[in-house]
Amino acid sequence: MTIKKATLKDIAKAAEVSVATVSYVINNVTSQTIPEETKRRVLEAAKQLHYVPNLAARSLVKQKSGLIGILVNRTENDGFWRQLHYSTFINRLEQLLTARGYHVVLFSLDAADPKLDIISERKLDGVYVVDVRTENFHLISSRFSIGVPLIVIDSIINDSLFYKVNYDYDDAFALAKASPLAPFGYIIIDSFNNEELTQYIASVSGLEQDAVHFLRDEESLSRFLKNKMNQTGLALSEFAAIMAAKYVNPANLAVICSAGCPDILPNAAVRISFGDLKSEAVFQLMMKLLIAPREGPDTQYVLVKADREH
Amino acid sequence: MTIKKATLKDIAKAAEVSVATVSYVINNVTSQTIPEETKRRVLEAAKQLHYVPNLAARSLVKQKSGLIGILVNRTENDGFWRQLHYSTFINRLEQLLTARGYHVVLFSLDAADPKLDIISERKLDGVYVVDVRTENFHLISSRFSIGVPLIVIDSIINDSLFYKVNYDYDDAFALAKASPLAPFGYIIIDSFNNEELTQYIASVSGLEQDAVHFLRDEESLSRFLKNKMNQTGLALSEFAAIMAAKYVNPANLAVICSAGCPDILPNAAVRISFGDLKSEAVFQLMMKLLIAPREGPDTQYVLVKADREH
DNA sequence: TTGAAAGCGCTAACAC
DNA sequence: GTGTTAGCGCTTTCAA
Repeated sequence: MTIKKATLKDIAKAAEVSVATVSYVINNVTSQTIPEETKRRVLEAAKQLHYVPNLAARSLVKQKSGLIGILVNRTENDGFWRQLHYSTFINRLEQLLTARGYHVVLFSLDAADPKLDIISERKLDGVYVVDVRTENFHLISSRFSIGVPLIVIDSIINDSLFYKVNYDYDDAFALAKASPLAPFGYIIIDSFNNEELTQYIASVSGLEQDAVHFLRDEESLSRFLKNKMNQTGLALSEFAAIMAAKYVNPANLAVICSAGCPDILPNAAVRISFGDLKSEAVFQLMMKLLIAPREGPDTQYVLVKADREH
Repeated sequence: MTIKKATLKDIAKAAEVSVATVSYVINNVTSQTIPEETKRRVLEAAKQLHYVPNLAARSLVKQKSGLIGILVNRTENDGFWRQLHYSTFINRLEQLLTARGYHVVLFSLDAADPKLDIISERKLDGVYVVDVRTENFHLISSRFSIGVPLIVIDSIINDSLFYKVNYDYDDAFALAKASPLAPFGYIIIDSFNNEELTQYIASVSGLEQDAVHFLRDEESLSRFLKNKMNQTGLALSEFAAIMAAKYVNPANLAVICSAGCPDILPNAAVRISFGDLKSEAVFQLMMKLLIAPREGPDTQYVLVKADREH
C-alpha cells in the first residue's frame, strides 16, 4: 500500500532519457534547450509517477534550504497574552512567505538561554528573531556567519550588523496624545523580553513611573487599576486592553493595537492600529535581503508607523 | 568574515581519524566501541570547529527529516478570532515537539484547495492537519502514502485511515448544562471549515435552529444578540464570548473555552475549559505513531474531555 | 540536444 | 577499534 516515492532516476528510466535531462525540464532550466517532444515525455512520466522533488537532496547541493525560521523568545511564565500577541503577525508572515515558495519553521527559544543551532542545522535561508534579550544577543551575532539574513523584531539592540524592525512608538504615542482621551492618567504595557524596548515605551509615554504598569498577572493589574475608575488610560496591545477592560470602563481606554486584532476590543475603546504593517514590512525586508545580501544594514532600525487608514 | 561551515570531513582531518569514526562519536553510536581518548579528540575538534550537523544530509540518508508539519486550513475571510483560535494550541504543541527534538513547519492551507506537496517534498515525519473540509479530505487520503503519521484535528471525517482528535463536545455541553446559567437561550459557535463539526456542535447543543448563531462577522452577531439581553447564552471559544460580551452582560454567558485562554474572559462569565489538553493529546498520539507506526488507527476518534481541575 | 559523472554532507554496512 | 566506501536524490559542469 505504501507508495514508493519516485525519483528523478525513475522518471529518467520511464521517459528514456538521462536524469540530467529530467532535472532540466523539471526545473525549467533556460540555459538548456530541450525540444518540446522530450519535455512532454518527461513531464508525462513525472505526472504518471506522482513525482515530487526531494527538497532535502536539493538543499544539499544548492546549499540553500528554502526554509525561513521564525524564532520566538519565550519564558516559563508567559502570560496567555504573550502567546496571542504574535499570533496574527506570525500567521500573516507565514502566509506571505509561503506564497513566495518558502517554508516556515516555527521555533520557540528560551529567552533566558536561546539555542540557535537550528539555524545552521537546517541551513535556514533567513531568520526572524522575535523579542530577544539584549544580554543574549551576542549568542546570535557571534555564533553564526554573516550572510544569513537575520531580522530582529521587537528588540532594541545596540548592534550594527542586523536589521531591527519595531513599531514606531513615537508615532503611535503622538496619535494617542491627539485623542480626546489625552492626557492619560496611566498606561499599561504588555512587557517584552527585551527590557530596553519595554523601558523605551515607558519613557516615550512621558508618564511618571507610578502611572506605568507592566502587565505581569491579573492580580497585580487589578490592584493597579483599583483607584483609576475615573481616569483615562492607555493600553499597549489589544490584550493588555482586554484585561484592563475587566476593571475599568473601556470608554476611558485608548489602545495602541500592536497585536493586529483591534476588532477584539470593546467598541468604546479608542484605537490606534498598526494593522498588518509589520508582517508586510519584515516580509519585504527579508525578500530584499534574500535577493541582494549585504554586509550590514543601511539603517539601524526600521520603524513601522501606525496605520492611518481605516 | 563568513565562517566556513565545518563538516565531518574537517573534523576527521583535525582529529586524525576517519569520517566514520567521527560520525560514530558525534552520534553516540552504541554498536561501536570507541575508546575514550579517541572520543575526546573528536569531540574536541568538533567544538573547536563549531561543528553543527547538516540535517539535510542526514535526512537524505536516514530517510526521515525530523520535521513535523502543522497544516492549518484557512479561508480568505477568516475573522481575526480564527487566527487567535489555534494560537495557544500551536504554540504549546510546537514547544512539546521541539522539546522532543523535532522541528516544526507551520503551513497555511487554502481550505478550498489545500496544496499538500510540502508533505512529500520535505519528507515530513509526521503531519497534523487542522480543520479540513470533508470534500477535500480525499486529497489527503489518496495522495500520500500510508506510513506517514497523520493526525486530523477539529474535523469530523468518515474515514478509517487516520486518527482524528476533537474536543469532546458532548462532555463539554454536559458540564455547561449543569451550570447555574442553564438552560441557555442561545448559543454562539465559532464555526469551522469542517462543516460536519460545526453542525455536530449545533446539534449537541439541543437548541432550536434560530437560537444558534454561527460567528461570521460582528455586524450579524450584534443583530443576533439584539433582543437577548435577558437571556443566558453559551459561547464556544473564548473569542466568540469576547465578541458576544460586547453586546450582552458577560454574567449571562457560559463559555466553552476551546482556545486555551480562559483568563481572557470577563470574570463574570462561567467557564468550561479544556486547558492544554488537546496539545498534549495530539503530541502524545504523534509520539506513539512515530515509534510504532501502524496500518490504521485503533479508534476512529480521540476525544479530549474538558479539564476538571482548576 | 543530451548524458556521464562529480559531489553536496552524512550514515551504515562491511572489511581490515 | 577504525577506515573504506557505497549510496541517499539532486544539480551542474563538461564532454560528446
